[in-house]
Amino acid sequence: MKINRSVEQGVYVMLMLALQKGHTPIKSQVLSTRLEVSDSYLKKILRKLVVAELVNSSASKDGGFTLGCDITAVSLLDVCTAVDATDQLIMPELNLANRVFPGDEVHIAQSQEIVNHAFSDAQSAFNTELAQVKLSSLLERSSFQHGVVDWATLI
Amino acid sequence: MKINRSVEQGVYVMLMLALQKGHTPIKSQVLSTRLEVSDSYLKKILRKLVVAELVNSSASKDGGFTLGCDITAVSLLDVCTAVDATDQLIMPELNLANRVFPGDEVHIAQSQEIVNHAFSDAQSAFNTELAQVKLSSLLERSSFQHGVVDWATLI
DNA sequence: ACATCTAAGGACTTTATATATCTACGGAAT
DNA sequence: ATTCCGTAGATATATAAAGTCCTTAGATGT
Repeated sequence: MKINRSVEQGVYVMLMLALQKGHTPIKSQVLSTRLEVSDSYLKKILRKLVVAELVNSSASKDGGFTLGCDITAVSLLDVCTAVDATDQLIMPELNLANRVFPGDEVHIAQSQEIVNHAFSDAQSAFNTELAQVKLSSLLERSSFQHGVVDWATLI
Repeated sequence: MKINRSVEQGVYVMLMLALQKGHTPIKSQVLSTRLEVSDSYLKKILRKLVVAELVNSSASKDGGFTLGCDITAVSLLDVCTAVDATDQLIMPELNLANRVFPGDEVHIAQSQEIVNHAFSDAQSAFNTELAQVKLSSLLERSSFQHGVVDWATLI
């Protein structure tokens, strides 16, 4: 079990957008330079955040990305789900049961069902925990309410 | 988040050992042909189960693998932990915080701490669920108490 | 003590996935 | 019309999973 690195990138992008003074658009390049990650790769992550409606984008001169949600309502789970498509499909297809219970269709189905159900429950429990942590808990209220940083001009 | 394929192999190997008549040793080749997986690879998985003391091994003629534990006490979590080393290390090293809170050591540490803690809690919740499903729930008691199948001679 | 069968282990190859890059395209603002 | 910037697909690289092969070592029966 492993968490995608892009989850971290997604989280801190969201924080930067939340901190942006006046919540004005930030260009992808400003984000990527500051986070010291590849711009073209970060753009793909940004795109996923846009599709998930966590972020807005504007393609024009003076365009860029802005926050598309209430930072106090968005959780780590929301970012994970948006950024990591593999977030849900946990288990590889089970196909060994029919080798261990040959011909016994009932047992085959039952054992696979139990295993799948167990992992599905485990995943739910995992998600429930992540859903409880809002992104705003990583910041101070005063900082993100109207934004305090202009990333583009910050040295 | 993704589950290793070898977890499934580990689980069904355990079931085969539990079902083995008289709990006599089964050779790796018998296991691998029945499960239709590569023998040399299955041996590596078996080795991990041996190290975790879920399985015993004997290297000799008429040797092989036997159950090394009480199947009613062993859970899916035990198999996962034994077979998948990445079971624990969930998060890649966080290092973006110091780009978003430049110079603010307190915030850097705090935000990383919150994220790490969240994922750690999530992992625990995940494991708790898996620990509740014992391997014996995949079988009928009468089947594994003394074993009902001789895999080596089964057609 | 020896022959024999089997697990153990290391080095290696192959395959898949994550991560990152490049280039061309198209929309929006001025 | 021009310019900036996001979008998208093809491509390259890095890293991890999955599988193979060969050698070594351990237990058993004779």
